[in-house]
Amino acid sequence: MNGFEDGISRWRRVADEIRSEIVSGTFSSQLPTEAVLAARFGVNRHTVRRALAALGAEGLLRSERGRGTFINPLQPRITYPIGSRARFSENMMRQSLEPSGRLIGAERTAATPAQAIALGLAAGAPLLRLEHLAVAGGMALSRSTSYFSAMRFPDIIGAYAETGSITRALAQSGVEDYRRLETRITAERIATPDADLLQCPADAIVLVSEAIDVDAEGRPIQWIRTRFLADRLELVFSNEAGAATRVRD
Amino acid sequence: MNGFEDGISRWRRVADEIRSEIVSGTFSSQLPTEAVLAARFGVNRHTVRRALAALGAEGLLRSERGRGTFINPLQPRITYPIGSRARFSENMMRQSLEPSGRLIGAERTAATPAQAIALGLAAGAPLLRLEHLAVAGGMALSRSTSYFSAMRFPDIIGAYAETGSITRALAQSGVEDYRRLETRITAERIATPDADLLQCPADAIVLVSEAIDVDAEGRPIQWIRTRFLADRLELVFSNEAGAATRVRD
DNA sequence: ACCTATTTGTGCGTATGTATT
DNA sequence: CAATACATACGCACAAATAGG
Repeated sequence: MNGFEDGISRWRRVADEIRSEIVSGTFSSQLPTEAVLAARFGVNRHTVRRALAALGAEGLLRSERGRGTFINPLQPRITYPIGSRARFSENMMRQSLEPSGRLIGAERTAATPAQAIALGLAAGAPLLRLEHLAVAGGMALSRSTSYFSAMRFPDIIGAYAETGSITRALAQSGVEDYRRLETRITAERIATPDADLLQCPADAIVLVSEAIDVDAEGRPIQWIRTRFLADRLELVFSNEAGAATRVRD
Repeated sequence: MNGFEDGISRWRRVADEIRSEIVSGTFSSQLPTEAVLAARFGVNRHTVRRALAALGAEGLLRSERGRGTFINPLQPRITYPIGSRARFSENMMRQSLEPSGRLIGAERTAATPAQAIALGLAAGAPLLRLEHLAVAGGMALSRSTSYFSAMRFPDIIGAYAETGSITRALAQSGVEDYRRLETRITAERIATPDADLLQCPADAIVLVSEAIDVDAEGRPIQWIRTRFLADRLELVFSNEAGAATRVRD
């Protein structure tokens, strides 16, 4: 019996709650007994067992008969700096992760009024839309959709497909340097097609970043919307070089 | 019957999908008919109706017998700047929203090793933990947990309860100015107690911001973990004053 | 005024999944 | 493991409102 009527089963909510407590470090290395957890969440022990089974399948923990349930060592989130000069490849290599970008698709479109304003173009101007996937350390991290002026960057699709990097593709188009003007961040549930590409659960959560890059003269180059898998990385905005303190209870 | 084994009901997934298409502007002002949606998602019309009912309860749309289902005008997300000098009250007032902070609870604790490093204190140093709620324009926006040194800020709890503002509470403790050193952003499903306080659905998504504030001399003042309701605001990091372009198709 | 096609709203029966005892 | 109660999902049918001819 669910009772709450929000379409999420009880064992799934218990599993989500336990996972959140695990990643926030509430438990040591061993979980409380199933009976204790059942009492704490106000559910039957069967329901707790179902939740623990789901978390076990995720690789988060393992149960040992007669001993208890133990938390597996969890890999920390990748740190992804957002700032005026953030570069995907550099960021990943600094964390010893092999970066690569893969072109999913591309299309020629016309600028909507909002896109035209963002990119400093006339409404209806020809754009190139790139759908791409970012992978680091063998793990898919994000799905991006970016728009370029088709007039200024006619060869950007091929250049990206070849190099697997926006920075290098822009360099081939004569843009030696660029910086991020603005980043807007929100979060939502992942879209189904993205879940397939990112090889993640259908109910995963993504950090959505909408940003505008400009060249050295301040002219807009690309408008990009990236969906980062929230459980694989965290975005870091730092106001001082070298500041990288980490709190974990 | 669900078929999948992720503990999330079919109508809930359909509702999430439709909501995501609504906010991304896929539909005009009217949704496709229930029969069309049912075919598109491969579910029964009853299941679509259940999803639409949930979205209707959220205020996202309304159905009219014999005419169809129409999208309600959706209120835009509040803009929340993150930068070295961001202030909650100032940000909200700039958007004509009446800001206020409410103290939920407070407790005296001892610094964990990680907290001690972040706040520049000795491990086990006495801390004050404040649990607070931020409201703007009559709507709950975020839940925060912040830690202060109990030695340096013995009266911070009362000062916050009285003023409803961290900035003013710090001013009463002799901190005239402070800035944000670092902000780490990720996202997750809301925790159950927070959902009650923020008056939002149990399956809402929160942007989690972990940040450190320092005084004019660079000494750490507070470590704060804020959970923002992702569907009510977006975090904006801007590298140029006055840059506030917005793209929406 | 009438008919018809479309679309939402409602009812019932059945099968399966969920949660408790 | 079994029995029970409830929620979920489906399929079919029909009622009620709307819009157009």
